[in-house]
Amino acid sequence: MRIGELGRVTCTQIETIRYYEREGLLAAPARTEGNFRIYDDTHVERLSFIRHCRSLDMALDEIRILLRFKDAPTENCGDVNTLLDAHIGHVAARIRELRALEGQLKSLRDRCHEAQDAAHCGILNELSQPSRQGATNGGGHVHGVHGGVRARYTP
Amino acid sequence: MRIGELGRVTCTQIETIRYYEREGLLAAPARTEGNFRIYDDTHVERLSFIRHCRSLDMALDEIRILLRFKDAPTENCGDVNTLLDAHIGHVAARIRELRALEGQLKSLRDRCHEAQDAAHCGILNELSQPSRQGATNGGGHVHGVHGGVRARYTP
DNA sequence: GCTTGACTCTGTAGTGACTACAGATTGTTA
DNA sequence: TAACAATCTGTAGTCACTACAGAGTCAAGC
Repeated sequence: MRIGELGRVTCTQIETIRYYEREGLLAAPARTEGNFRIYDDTHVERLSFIRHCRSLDMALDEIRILLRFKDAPTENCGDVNTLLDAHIGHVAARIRELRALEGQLKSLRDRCHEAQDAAHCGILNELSQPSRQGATNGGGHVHGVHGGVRARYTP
Repeated sequence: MRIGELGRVTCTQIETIRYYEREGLLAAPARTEGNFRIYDDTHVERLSFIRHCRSLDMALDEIRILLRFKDAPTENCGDVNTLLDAHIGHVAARIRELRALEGQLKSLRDRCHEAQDAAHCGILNELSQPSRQGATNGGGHVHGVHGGVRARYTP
C-alpha cells in the first residue's frame, strides 16, 4: 500500500507518517520505480503501536524505548512496567496540578459577579498582584505532563 | 531599574521580558545612553499582571485581551468574566480527559504484573492493537487545555 | 587610565510533535 | 492526451519561551 492508504488505515496524517520516518520511529520503506513509498502489514502494526502510545500521551522518546523492547522479544520487560508506572505518575501529578489551578481560577472568578467598569473589576485588580504561592504550572499553559521544554514559573 | 532587577522583582527571566516586549505585551521602555532598557513601577505592575495570568495558564492571546481591559478602565468588564469562565471550562475539560487517560493507563498496566520476556508482555501486545475509543487527547502528550496547535488523534 | 567582571544588547536557533504549504513529479482515468 | 489525484522533497510555522554567540556598557578596584 502507499502512504495515503496507510494513513487512512491508521488514522494518521501523511505528513505525520513521513515525520515518524524522519525521526527514526518508522523504518524507511521500499519505494516504487516512481519513488513512492510502499508499506506492508508490518508497517501498519508498527504505526498502530506508535499511534496507540501517542493516544496515551506518551512522548516519542518513551515510544522509542517501547519499540526497542518490541524489537528484542527475548529481553525482560521489567523496564516496560517501570516506564508505564512513571508515565502514570506524571499523568496523576498533572491532574493534581490542574485541580489546584481550577480552584485558583474559581476563587478569582468569585471576585467579580456582575459586569461593571473595568477599573473596579475584582478580577483585573487581583491579577495585578503578584501571584500568591507560585504556579503549580508544570509546563506552561496547562501543557506537559513531563514538564517539557517550557519554563516553570514559581515566583 | 534595568532589566536584571525587573527580572528579579517579578521572578521572570530576562529573555522572557524581552520576548514579551517583542510580542507587544510589554511596551518598549526608555533607554539609557548606552542603550540599556530602563523600567519603572508601571512596568513592574504590568509584568506582574502578565506573570500572574501565565501562572494561571492563560495563553498570551488571552492575556492580551485582559490587558486591553486594564488599559480601558471605563469599559464594561463583562467580557473578562466570559474569558475567565471559558478558561475554567478548558481546565475542567482537560482534567476530565486526563482522568480518562489515567484509567486507560492503569488498565494497561494491569496486563503485566511480573517481569517476563518482552514477547509475552501483555502491555506491549495490547499496545500493538489500534486503540479502542480514540484518545481524549486534547493536544498531544497531555499538553494543552486549549487544544492548541497540536493534532488531535481520534482513530 | 586600565583591567576585571558583571551586566546588557541584538540576533538566531532550538524545544515537541507535528501541520501547512510550494513546486515538482508520478499515477490513474476519461 | 488531458485532467486530476496522489505523492515527492524541502522549508517554514505553531507556542512560549530558552540558550547561546559575539559585541557593547558600566562600576569598582588597582
